Amino acid sequence: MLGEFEYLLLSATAALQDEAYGATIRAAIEETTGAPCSIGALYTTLDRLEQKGMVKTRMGGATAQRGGRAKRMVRITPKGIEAATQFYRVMRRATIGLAWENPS
Amino acid sequence: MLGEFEYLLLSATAALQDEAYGATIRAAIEETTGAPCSIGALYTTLDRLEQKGMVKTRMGGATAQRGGRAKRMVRITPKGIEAATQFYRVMRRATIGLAWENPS
DNA sequence: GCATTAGTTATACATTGTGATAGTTATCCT
DNA sequence: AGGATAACTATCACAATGTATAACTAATGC
Repeated sequence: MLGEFEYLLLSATAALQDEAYGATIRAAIEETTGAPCSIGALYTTLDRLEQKGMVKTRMGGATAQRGGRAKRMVRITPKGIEAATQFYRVMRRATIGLAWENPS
Repeated sequence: MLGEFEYLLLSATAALQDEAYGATIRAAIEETTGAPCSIGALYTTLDRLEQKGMVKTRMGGATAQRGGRAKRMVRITPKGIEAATQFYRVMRRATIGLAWENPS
């Protein structure tokens, strides 16, 4: 099954659509968790997800701005969507009826 | 942070209240995930959660029935509730606005 | 050319997930 | 009584995931 950080990465990627790459994904994760996310952790997990066929990445062109190194753009695959859906469904189901089901 | 299996264990424990011990927790997890859950995995995870102070366990008396070995009863602690709440809140938040937010 | 900036890659280690196997304590049956 | 069976708990080894540090690359700006 998916891990929890893998899920965060997948969902951030899906939310960012065409703007998903290292830095933006990292920012998105930090915003939803409220905790710092190390960039190294992110890329290793990205590699693993790609190996499992849950995301596809391609190098974009270098942009004409200071530090404009080529970005590695990320896109979620159908398989990734499937896995994320399944993961969320299970978490949701596990929580039905519990005290923390409806957080403030 | 919590792992995903740890979360399943915590939520099953909370749901089962006074009837939470190895076998019942296992059955509950298998029901919500739809997948088999090995009993060894369960006890190791239980030990780790106890070390972290998220559950408390105590041995119950042996019951007078076939195979009536003493059960290790499990109860979630306030710290465990706190961690589970936090975990679910983050997962929920990560999912807002995505395609799989409202599964059928 | 050298400092600076935005970005990626490599690597090592810690934590969690998971199955196989063994051990304990009871009843059932002959 | 004593072996078969049943309902549990415990241990261990290994795989998969999580996470931080540090190094590398390619652009701009002075």
